[in-house]
Formats: sequence, structure tokens, C-alpha cells
Amino acid sequence: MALRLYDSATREVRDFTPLQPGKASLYVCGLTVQSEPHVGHVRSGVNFDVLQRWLRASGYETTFIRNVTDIDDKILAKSADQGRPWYNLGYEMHRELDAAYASLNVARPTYEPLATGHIPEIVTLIEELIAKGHAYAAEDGSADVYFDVRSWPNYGELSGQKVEDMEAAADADPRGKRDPRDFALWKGRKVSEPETASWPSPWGLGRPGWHIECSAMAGKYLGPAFDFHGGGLDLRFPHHENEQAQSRAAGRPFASFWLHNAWITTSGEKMSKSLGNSLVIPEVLKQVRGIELRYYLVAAHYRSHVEFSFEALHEAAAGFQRIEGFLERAASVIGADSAEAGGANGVPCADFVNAMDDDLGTPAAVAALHETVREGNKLLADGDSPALRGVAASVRAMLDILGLDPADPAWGPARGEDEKLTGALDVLVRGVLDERAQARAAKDWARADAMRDRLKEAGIEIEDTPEGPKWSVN
RNA sequence: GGUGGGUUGGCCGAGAGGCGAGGCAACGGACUGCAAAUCCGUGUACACGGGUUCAAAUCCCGUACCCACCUCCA
Repeated sequence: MALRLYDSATREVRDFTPLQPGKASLYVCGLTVQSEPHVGHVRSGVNFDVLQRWLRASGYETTFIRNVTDIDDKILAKSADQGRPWYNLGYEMHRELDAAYASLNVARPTYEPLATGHIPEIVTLIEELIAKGHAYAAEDGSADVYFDVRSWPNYGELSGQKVEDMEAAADADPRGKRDPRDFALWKGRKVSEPETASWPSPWGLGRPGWHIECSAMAGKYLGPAFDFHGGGLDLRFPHHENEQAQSRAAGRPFASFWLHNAWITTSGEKMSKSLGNSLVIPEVLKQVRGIELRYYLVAAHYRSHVEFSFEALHEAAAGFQRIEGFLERAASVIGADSAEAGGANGVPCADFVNAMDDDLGTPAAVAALHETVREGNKLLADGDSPALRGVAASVRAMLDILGLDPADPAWGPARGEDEKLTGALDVLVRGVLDERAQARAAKDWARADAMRDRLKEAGIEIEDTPEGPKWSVN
């Protein structure tokens, strides 16, 4: 079975047929760098990262563009409030975003273009649209340029809405618009805005509207037609509708598939900057590790709403630790350095592949992963074997596709934190364990258990295994 | 007003006409001095009311509640 994905434009699951054989091109709307990223933002990053990984694992040479919007109304307003340059705020938030992605092992895109770095491409595209009669400069001298919605009969095709049924924005600033639904391609500079936030154009000083940047950048890096365009569900309208209208009006076929990830809600409501109920990443990572948060996000389907709760998050962490536990035990049996332990030659099980091919069915894929782990746990009882090696490698390969391989250097040094400290602690704990072994040999269970309890109070868990006791810091 | 999505067991979350995804929690068993881990097993579900069907969580009609989008949003 080949890859099939749900296309928001046609509202059905369709077979993926690449525009160019063996290649896949993907454009995802990244964030506007105006505030710290929260769990919801990162969900999108993780979802499309999984898509990217699956495309690569399926043999497609993949180009993945994820932009950063580094100029917009909110950035200007916030930075003005904070009394610092807009680019200073944007840069800081961009770095926060990078850090959040890194802490969740979201791979970097092929390119990560900034809106402000593509003013010439944007101006050229607007000029094309004006020449074709789909855009006009406002006649009020504001230097604004608008897309003429009425000139494009297919407007609304992506979101399934009719222009007549749309409400005009309550707060829409009608200055210079022929129709309230027309949207800005170029925003003339207002006197209240900093000079550094404007660029010269044929219509006067100004800055790009929000939608045009994505059309321009997608065109620059992926060409007039490309395979996938992704983003959050809320971008479907107006952002993606407008992107598609602009691009097609300019004669570019644009995206073949539109992919939208659903929300993470808190207390039943959308997690949003404007609601102020954001759960920023560094806060969440005080409770679970990045890999566990990623597992939580991957275990739900990308098109399902997820109601965020710390309880569910901890549950997910426990589920992931089951997988990790198997890998640790397997590595101690077959040797951590063996080729099989690396997962490089591992083969995902058929259920996993079928699940992923079916609209990135990560929940079913994770179920398949757990079943493989159970199989591996059974094999573990018999010690080293080719079957165990195969299963361990398979588990690693599946985890890698989901971006969840605990041994991936992206997660940083393994749990052992500081090697010197761990080494020192090991000597001390071993000393206690040796004494405990003597007590156990003498069947002095009270003394043996007391030692175990004391270690536990210090946060050190003891497990007796056939190979002797093992300790871990909890 | 327009458009779209949702409601599944103690919890999280899949599925989409028959055979109970998976995880977490619970309980029983195996293993263990005990515990932990692991394995085996058990139970409790499809918002409500009708209908179609040999068979409905799944299809149809209706109702209720929830959520999102309609030019700031992952």
C-alpha cells in the first residue's frame, strides 16, 4: 500500500502521487515569532516532522520548507510595548522556538526562510498580480495594495466557503479597499510604525501582508507547483485560502495537498496566545522529558483534537518508558555497540508501515510498536538470539521514524547526565548493594529491604534481575 | 447567518457494518525471599431517541451538548 493522506482541499484521503517521481516537496507555515512557543505550536512542528521523516523513510528525496514570520502587526505592537526594536523581539522568540523544537527533536527543515529576507520576491509577485488584474494599489495614498477577491472566482475553494456568506471583519479597516473581503498584500507604512519596519516598493514604503510571504517563499524554494502545504487548522482560512488564491491568480498551480493539524486544547478551549492560557515548553519540560512529550504528541492522530492534561502526559511518559525499558534490557543482552542495537538495519513491522501509510496513522503505528516490544520482552527471557536482535532493531527503526529513538544524539547525552557523578555514585551504590547481597545471602530480608528503602528515599531505585541488582536514579 | 469537526470503558486514545487497536490504571495468575520489571489472563465502552440490516460504536433520520473558522492565530 502506498502513502495516502487526507487533503483538506478535497476533504478525502487520497493516494500521494509525487509531482516528480521519487521526490517530495513540503511547505509548512511556521510561527510568527512574537511570543514563547507553547505545546500547541510544537504539535504542528512534531506532526510535520513525522511526515518529513516518513517521506524520507519511504524513499522520497524530500525538500522541507518551514518559514518564520518575523514581521507583522503583533510583533510591532509587542515590541513597542516592551520598548525595544521589533527585530530584537523577533530574534529572541525565534531562538526560543529553535530551542523548543530542539528539545523535542524536531529536525531542521531544508530551509527556514524569513519573511523580511524575501521582500524582492514578494514585490515581484504583487506586481504580477496587479498586471494580471487581481490586485490593486489603494487610491488613498496609503501605499496599501490589496488582492481583489472578486476578480478570482475560485476564491473560497479551499475552505469551502462562498464569498457572499462571509462576514466582513468587524474591525476591518476599510481604508482604500474596494470590497471589505479584499486582503492586504502590501501594507503602507503608518507614521506610528518604526522606519526600520518598512521597505521601499513601487507603491511606497511599507511591509508585506501576512499571506503573500508564504506564496513568495514557497514559489522561490519549491517552484510554482509542489506536493504538500501544511499548517495548523486555523490557518485554513484565511491564510491558506489567500495563499492559494494569490498563487493561482498569478498562474502558479501551488500545492497538490493541503494538510492541517488539529488543536491541543486546555480546559476545552483552544490554546492560544490571545487567551493567555499557553503552556510554554520550558514549563512543561519541568515535568517530563522532551522525548516523553513528543511521544504524547505522536501517540494522537495529527487530525484529532487533543485535550492537554498533565495526567495524560505522565501516563504517556509511563507508556514510553515501557519501550525504553525493553531497549535498555535488550542492549545489555546483545551489546549496546552491536550493529543491531543501532537500528540502522532494522525493519519496521508491516502493521507499522500500513498505519503510517494510512494518513500517518501514528496511533496504530504506536500500537504496533508496543506489540513488537511485547514480543521482544518475551524473547529477552532466552538471552541473546537473532530473533531478539531483529526485534530490537525493528523497534529502534520504528522509533527513529517517529523521532523517538532514545539513542538519537539529538536528545543529548543519555539519561546518565554527568559521567563523573554517575561513576562516583555507582561506586557508592555498589557498596551498599554488596552489603545487601550479603544480607540476602544470609536471608536477613529485613536488613536487605531496609537498605533498598534507604536508597529509594534518596531517589535510587533498585531492581533485582537475573544478572544481579540494577540501580537507576528516579 | 455561513462553514467544518467532535461526544468511545476508571483515564488517554484508535477504529468505521460481524471478530473488543494500543497504552495508563485496577484485579487475578506465573516468576521473585519480598518488591520492581516482564509475561499470561480478567473486567468495565461507543452522547440520546428512532430507523435500515441476519448483524450497527460504524449507515440513515432526528435531538442534545461541546469546539473551531468566517481576514490576529500551530
